[in-house]
Amino acid sequence: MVSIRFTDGSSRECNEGATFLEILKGHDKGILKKTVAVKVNGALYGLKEPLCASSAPVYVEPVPLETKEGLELCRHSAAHVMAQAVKSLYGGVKLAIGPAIEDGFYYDFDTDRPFTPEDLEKIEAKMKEIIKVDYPFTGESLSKDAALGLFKGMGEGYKEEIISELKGDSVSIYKQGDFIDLCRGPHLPSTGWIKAFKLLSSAGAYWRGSEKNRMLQRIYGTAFASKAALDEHIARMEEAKKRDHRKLGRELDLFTTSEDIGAGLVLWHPHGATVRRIIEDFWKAEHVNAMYDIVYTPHIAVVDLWKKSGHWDFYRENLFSPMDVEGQDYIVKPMNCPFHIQIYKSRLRSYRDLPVRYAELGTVYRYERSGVLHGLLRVRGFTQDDAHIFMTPDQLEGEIKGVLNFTLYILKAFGFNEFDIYLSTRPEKYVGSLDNWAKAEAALKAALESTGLPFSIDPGEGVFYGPKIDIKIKDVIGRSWQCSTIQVDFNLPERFDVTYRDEAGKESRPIMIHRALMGSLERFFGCLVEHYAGAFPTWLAPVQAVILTVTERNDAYAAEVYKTLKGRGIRAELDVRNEKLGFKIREGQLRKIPYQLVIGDKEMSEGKVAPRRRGGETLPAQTVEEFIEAVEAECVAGAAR
RNA sequence: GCCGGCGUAGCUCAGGGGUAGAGCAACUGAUUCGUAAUCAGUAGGUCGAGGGUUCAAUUCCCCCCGCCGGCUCCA
Repeated sequence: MVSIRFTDGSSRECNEGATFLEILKGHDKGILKKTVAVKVNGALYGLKEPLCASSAPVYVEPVPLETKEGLELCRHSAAHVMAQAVKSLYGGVKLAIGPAIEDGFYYDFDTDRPFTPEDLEKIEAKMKEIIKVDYPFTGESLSKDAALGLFKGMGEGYKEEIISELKGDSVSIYKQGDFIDLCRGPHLPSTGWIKAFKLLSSAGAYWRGSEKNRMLQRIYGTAFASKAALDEHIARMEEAKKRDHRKLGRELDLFTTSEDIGAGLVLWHPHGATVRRIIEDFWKAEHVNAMYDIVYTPHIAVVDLWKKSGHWDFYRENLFSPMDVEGQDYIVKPMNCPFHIQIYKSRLRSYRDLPVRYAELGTVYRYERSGVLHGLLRVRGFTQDDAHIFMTPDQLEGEIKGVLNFTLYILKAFGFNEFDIYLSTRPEKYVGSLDNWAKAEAALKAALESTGLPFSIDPGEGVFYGPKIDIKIKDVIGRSWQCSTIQVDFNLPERFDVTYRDEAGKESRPIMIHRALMGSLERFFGCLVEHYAGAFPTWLAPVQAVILTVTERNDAYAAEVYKTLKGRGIRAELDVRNEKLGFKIREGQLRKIPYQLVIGDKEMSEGKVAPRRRGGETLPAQTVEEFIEAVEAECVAGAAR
């Protein structure tokens, strides 16, 4: 007998060998119905697995379907069902891997013929049949040799490869119907437990993600606890689609790319450029405030500079080819750092000068392979909000703290209040002394701790030249965007022999940090567009107010109002087109302009305007002055958040 | 770069071996109107670029360019 304690406080005695399904009997039916697995002393087990002998009490926690672990298990089972369907429909298909992933699952198949959308429908239909038959998932343990023999006999070469790389002597396999797969498990009790799933897309994917390997065909799908939850997820995907910055970029006339210009190169249209200008002005003012010196540097430089920096060796495949200038090779810059270093080195520096903070909105060009380009998020020419800080070693922690707080302040100003923060530590290949690494990591950690924000540590994920902090921002609908990065660099100061004179008059090596808060203006802007779904807050909106006339009689007065607004720095437009008011309202609404100022005979006679907010709310008629003051107040509040 | 899909009017898209259509936008006219689409008319296309097959290609084939979804969240 094994003594079992449940998380609800109850306990009972069970025979060893009893399945968890049996053990849970007697539990509340409501709970039981939702339970898809159990956690036994913290480890996940399927409901049909037997209880092992134990002298100590065993803690059993039911895992409901709608939890993260429950869904993961369900999705993994769905991946198996999909594989079963594919194998029964298409001969000669070999299985690779089929894990549950965030928001769904996939399975990679080796097949000569890629899957079409029609195939997906067929597979989905087959899966429904399999689910209806309700095949039980049964797991068993095999010796490695036996498993190798089994999968070899089935012609499943990828499974053989996986088995031979697994540690331990035995592996587990799972079956449902005539389908057998190598699998760690656990699974749902049977296929019928899959309540709501959908296949989403197919795509090529290299075996183990390496281009050197054969390309497989991957099918993505997802599964949820209920049809309602699945529908909700699909609605979320549609919402994300609506917010797509590439779609909104065109609709709101913010930016375009053109094949006549070249892939990955962005044209900022007047409205997008206005938003960018406001971001840049804000950025500059805040940097001056935060004691940075703003600098400008060229777009091209002699290639030797990049040989010296190491970029030419480490980064070659991302650099554009050199151009010949009077017999000397130049390249467009992929980074700003060597230029800032040159400015630093233009004269002798004293410890009294430090820290030196150079900031630049520096436009850089990097060659990205055509397949990875993506809207504004992955481009070939972009502007970094870059800065390099040179400091003495004992200034490091204070500077990092300063940068970190500054970063959060700037990000919050743009409406981002949730962050995922990561500290990446020393990788296997690194430059610099262990001592310096330890100090720098400690300084980054201390700075992070001082913010009181949670962060996680990515061991070994630092860049070869130093540890770093990455900040991902979360947008309104919960998606993460990598923007900010703060990196310590032990490499470049050495390579460029950057020095300062310390208190003793001796030549010393400063520490350098690179940092970008928004990352690149292109990416950050794309992120902003999606965050706000194109409806920028008033302080950022390219057009803040559009003046709408009711009839021609109002034109002259409207023009006066327009002039007043422009004179006061409000970004206004005048719409005196011969259209009905409803038409103009609709258009202004679709353009997501924060305010529409209606002017008819009534407003004209009273010397007022009738504002209407973007959401549809009509404000009481007011004087132009009142409106201007309200907008000004709103903008100050917006930028200073 | 690789796999798959796509590229037709400014935009969204239909069509298909016999030199092309819709809606919206644009333009012209009428209308002077109060909070999400007034009516009528006109114009607009080397069907992404180049090559091939054919009596004939936008349609079929090849190649190039661009765009979209992917390319380890490891049994």
